[in-house]
Amino acid sequence: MLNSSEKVNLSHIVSERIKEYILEKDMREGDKLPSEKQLIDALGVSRTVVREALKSMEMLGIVKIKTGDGIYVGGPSLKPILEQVSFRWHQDERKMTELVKTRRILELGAVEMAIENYDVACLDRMDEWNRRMAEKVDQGLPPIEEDLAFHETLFRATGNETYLELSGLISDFFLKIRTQHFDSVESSRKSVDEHQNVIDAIRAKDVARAKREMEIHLAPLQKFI
Amino acid sequence: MLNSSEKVNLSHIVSERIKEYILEKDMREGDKLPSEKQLIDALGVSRTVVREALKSMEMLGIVKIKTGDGIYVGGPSLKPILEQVSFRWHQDERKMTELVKTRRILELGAVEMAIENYDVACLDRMDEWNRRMAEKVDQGLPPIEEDLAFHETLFRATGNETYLELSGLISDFFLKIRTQHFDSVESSRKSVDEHQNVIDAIRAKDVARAKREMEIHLAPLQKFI
DNA sequence: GCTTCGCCGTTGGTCAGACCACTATAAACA
DNA sequence: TGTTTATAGTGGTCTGACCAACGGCGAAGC
Repeated sequence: MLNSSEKVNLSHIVSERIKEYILEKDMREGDKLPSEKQLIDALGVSRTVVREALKSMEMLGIVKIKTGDGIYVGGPSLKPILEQVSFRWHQDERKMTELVKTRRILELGAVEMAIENYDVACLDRMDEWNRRMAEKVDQGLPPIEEDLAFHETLFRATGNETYLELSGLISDFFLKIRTQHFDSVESSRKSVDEHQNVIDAIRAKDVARAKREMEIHLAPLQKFI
Repeated sequence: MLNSSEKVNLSHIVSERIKEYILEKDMREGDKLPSEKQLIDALGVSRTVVREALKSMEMLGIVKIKTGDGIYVGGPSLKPILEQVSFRWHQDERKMTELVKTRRILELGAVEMAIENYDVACLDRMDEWNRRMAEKVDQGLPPIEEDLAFHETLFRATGNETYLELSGLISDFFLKIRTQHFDSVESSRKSVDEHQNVIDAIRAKDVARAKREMEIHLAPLQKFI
């Protein structure tokens, strides 16, 4: 890896070394890494290099730096990374269309996985969020958080954290957009019913029907774009 | 953004500023950013901070630093990031399972989108990659790059860049695993046939059949875990 | 006139040392 | 025993210096 014929920075080499270290020691989330000083001595490089390597790794979520305390191994979460990258997505109109289509695939996949996993607690929570959503609608308020929470809980019901993170990123993106145009009361009420249909179908473990209901629910979004 | 009541690093603030700058100026890949010196003067922080921010962004692929030249806006590719993060995924048995299941959803979604989009050029390229894959297999070599290229081209055939990136994030990871255990010649040959079946089904615009063929193709992976 | 070569300014890469801010820990205290 | 305080260690930021790579420009050569 650190062979010649490679004109890379020291920072890159150092971050590779630290990653190797994590693997060799089989460290997990929360484990404490050597301090900056120790890394400097062990690797024989300047503090600048070690710090730049660590800062990069921190932004990737690989490590977590705590001031005055030390450096810890971070979780395997995708979120910090995707957040860093998605900041440019709204540049493109086209990107929006793509996001809608991508979301469709993810939501349909989610109902399938949710049925396979069948987490009763999550299904109950989906009921709860839908109930609260109905309340908000009755009060004439836009049920944005509730709607989002419903879908997030669905992704959580898959029991697949990777999938949850991946989907969460896409869904979060829609929240920002929806804050501007609140849907009408009628369409919100319709959404509540559609949510209920999805839940019912999942409870019945009917994959085809659940997908159909979700498809119906998402159809207006497709047209909107 | 840089209000008080937020105990974040200067580096974070600076990298946010630079991202804002990219958005405000509507900069695209390859555009040149201000030099370190200019950023230092404009933001009123030390070189250390600016450099740490830039280094982090470089590792995320947001910018590309060229020694002796300057700083450029990077592409929207998720690849560089994936490499930085996925190095620990295989530690987790569960993460592996999640990845396999997630990939299944994404691949099935891809064939559906590919049929909807129907990009002949991409389909031809899938044929081409599959042909090269067959050649490699005949030579007794592991057709890793070709296999990966085939699937990537499938994702590209969706005409959906977002989906391509999202999927690339997941499926690239499987390459590294496969580099270790090369599949047997028989299983590779089987893969080639399965790929062909997928292509045929897409060309026939038969969504159900294409999904079925893809499901068959991915089945061994599910069991492997 | 055109090309080639080499100088030099700019830019990023690395280093060393200093000082500040924060945290955990342990010693001193009530 | 429980609280407060002192302290040592850690990361955060700054400065100034030197090195290495690149680009541009002018001089030399064709």
